[in-house]
Amino acid sequence: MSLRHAILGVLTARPMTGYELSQFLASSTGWLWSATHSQIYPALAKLREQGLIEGIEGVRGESLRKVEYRITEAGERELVTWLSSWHDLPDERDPFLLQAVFLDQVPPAAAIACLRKYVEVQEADAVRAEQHAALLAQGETPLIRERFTRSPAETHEYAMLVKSAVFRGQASVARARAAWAGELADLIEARIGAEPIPAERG
Amino acid sequence: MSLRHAILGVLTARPMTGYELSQFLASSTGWLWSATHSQIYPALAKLREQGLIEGIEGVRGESLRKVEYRITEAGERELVTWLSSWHDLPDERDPFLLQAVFLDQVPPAAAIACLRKYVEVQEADAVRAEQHAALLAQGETPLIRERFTRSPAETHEYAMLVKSAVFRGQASVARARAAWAGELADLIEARIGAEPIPAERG
DNA sequence: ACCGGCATGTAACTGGTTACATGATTAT
DNA sequence: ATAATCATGTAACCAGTTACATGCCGGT
Repeated sequence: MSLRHAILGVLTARPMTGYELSQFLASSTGWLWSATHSQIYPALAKLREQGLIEGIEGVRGESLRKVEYRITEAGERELVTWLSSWHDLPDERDPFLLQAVFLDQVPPAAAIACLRKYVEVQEADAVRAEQHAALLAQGETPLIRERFTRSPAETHEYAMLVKSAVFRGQASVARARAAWAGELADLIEARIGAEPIPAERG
Repeated sequence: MSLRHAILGVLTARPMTGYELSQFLASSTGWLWSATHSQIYPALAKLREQGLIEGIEGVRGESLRKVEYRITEAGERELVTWLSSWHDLPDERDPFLLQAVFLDQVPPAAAIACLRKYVEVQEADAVRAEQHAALLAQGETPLIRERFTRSPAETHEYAMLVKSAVFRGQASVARARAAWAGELADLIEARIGAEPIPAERG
């Protein structure tokens, strides 16, 4: 279960409420693991039961409460163990690849439109990841700054190096995706010019 | 729900029993969408209810039955509609990227071991995908051969072109993954040579 | 007699999505 | 007043995994 380790990892930067975690893991942030609050609150409860995090009760205004969660020493041990060991990758399921492998069965114009859209999306994702990588390489994302206020200075450069490399990697994967889809779109386009293709499979 | 469209797509090649489909979609085949028989049988029942496939009852031996499923015209229309339109991509969740972004918090030797293993796995996957692409480019996988016995000859070259491009794409994505992870491992290795890194975060 | 492959299903569980539900605080 | 944001939860549902369950057929 990766969500629990994602939470533990984020909480090593600073303590957060469930709400803050859900903001951070909301699929906007250029983050690596998205989750909604409806997943996060039960996950926090479980991590707390297991003693991997502890909750500091606080108040908002007069009566309403909030809880700030902090990773415990047991939690840090669990995280380091998980991070240090190899975990077999789940089977990849990319719905676009599935769609693409049957694109010979639809009108070429529709196939090209899908492929071009995919290129656009992947290129936008690459840009986003590269920008995030650049910020991390400067130590200038909000979270890494907070992390640095709590960690020794001699670890900072290494952290920036590793974290920015991951987002550069994400970007180059997105560029690889854009590249093959673009090439296939070009190929199909070239064929439309050359000769008509039967629109439906036989 | 992509599984249903994966099934429809495979059934355009030839009619199959649930068992044959589950063999084909078992995570071995170098295929794009893996599924187990426990998912496939209920999915087939639903597709049948909706009239997108029809079941031809057959017999095995004396008493035991088997059902061969064939895509219907309604099923083909549904498939072409799905294939022709853009579908927003689900948020990607790559557990290795999540692990990698916190690798600065573990001993460098463990980080390098994980990264090298990842490189190995991704490179093996790239080889598998490239081999499959090569077979498809020759029209020599078992399924595409059967497909060609049922489809007009003038569609064959185009089908090989599209389908092999998809697996080449899968391969180049795997290579991109191997590349960034390998570079990061090299970087960390270089740093170990240069200066000691604190093993634990502060 | 026994084993591997063919063939079909169900059940329990986990992880993730969407919708439902509530209410305080803060800024306009 | 009222809307946006902070804050916390539950419930229903969908997709996927693992385990349970059955039984025939063909080969050794």
